[in-house]
Amino acid sequence: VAEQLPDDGRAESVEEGALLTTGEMARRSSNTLRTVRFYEEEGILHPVRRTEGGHRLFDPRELERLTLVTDMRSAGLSLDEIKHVLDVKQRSGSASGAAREATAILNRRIEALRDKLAVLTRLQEDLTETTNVMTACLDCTDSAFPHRCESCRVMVQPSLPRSMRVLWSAQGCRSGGTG
Amino acid sequence: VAEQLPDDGRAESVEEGALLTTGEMARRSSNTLRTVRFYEEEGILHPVRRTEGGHRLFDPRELERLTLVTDMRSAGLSLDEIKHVLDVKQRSGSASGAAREATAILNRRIEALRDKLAVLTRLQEDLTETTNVMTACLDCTDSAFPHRCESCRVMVQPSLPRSMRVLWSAQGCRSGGTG
DNA sequence: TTGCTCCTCACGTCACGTGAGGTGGC
DNA sequence: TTGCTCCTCACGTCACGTGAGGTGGC
Repeated sequence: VAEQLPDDGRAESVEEGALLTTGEMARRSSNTLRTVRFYEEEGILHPVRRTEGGHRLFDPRELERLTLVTDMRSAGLSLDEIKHVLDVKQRSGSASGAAREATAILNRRIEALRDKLAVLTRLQEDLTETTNVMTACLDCTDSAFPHRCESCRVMVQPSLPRSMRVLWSAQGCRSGGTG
Repeated sequence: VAEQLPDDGRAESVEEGALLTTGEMARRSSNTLRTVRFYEEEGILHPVRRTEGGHRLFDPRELERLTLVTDMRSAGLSLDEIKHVLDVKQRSGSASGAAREATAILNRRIEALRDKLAVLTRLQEDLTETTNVMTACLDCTDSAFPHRCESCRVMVQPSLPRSMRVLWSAQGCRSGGTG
């Protein structure tokens, strides 16, 4: 098990109390302490300062940055790609240039996201359809199981979902023997 | 660059020609040769046989298995989780038991997929909204750029998308100096 | 003072990537 | 025979995970 995070609970004072610890950053973004530290090492996050004891303190706006990074990671972007996106404004000399480049990058990312969403939606539908079809197997006592399911009326249907074909075919129960 | 894959093109004969090479498996599933080999080492894919020269030959049904694995990986499942799913039928003693366990596992996966789809959809919308808002910056020549964008009327709007706030704030252009 | 939180190394892991160097097969 | 495809090591990489051992701070 990883280092534990406590649960939340206490108001903050106005000036310094508004700063977030590594643990608060981690908890509020559903990341681990290690990930927050790693992102700092990588130059993605920047604490405003450290306490005397070396504890990082972050501006609340870094939390918003962290949640964006987290979602982009979940969408499959590498940290280098994310750094590139986060650095557009810095790199560009003019507002219009920065806006143009940012828009171009984001549009490519939106396209990739659209494709990924399509794949995952199809997978979700495929798995759901398999659970539906599989209800017909819940009371099965046929001795065809597990080796001859493929000739069963349930499996002979046209347009069986892919995950049903893969999970329930004879390949779904390899002999594993040595011969 | 990785090992190159040629493009497709030639019909197969009936018996042996119906078998797929590693390259065909890779190309038709948008994976690399290395990934197909790796999945075989991991026991996820099984060639029907090897040629005398050691070339793997796969049953076309292994391609369907591979595409399912590929989509599940894209959905964020680990190879161990995928092996677990693929092995349900094998593990279970009865058809009803296998169907029950498979349904339970798939339902958990469908739930996780639903959550992931929600996150990615929100991200897509957020990025899209940022490209919309950013059109207002395409002709900007204001000297507020890049350090005081936050007081610009474009940035002062309520309900600015998160990615706009993160990319266009003053944090979006760190000094990076040594002092 | 006790506990819980945070710290820094530093090695481990997962899922492949990336050559090097060699052979297969139409 | 030429080229393109596939092969096996084997080390590298990315994004962290996982302790070990120690300190901070209310």
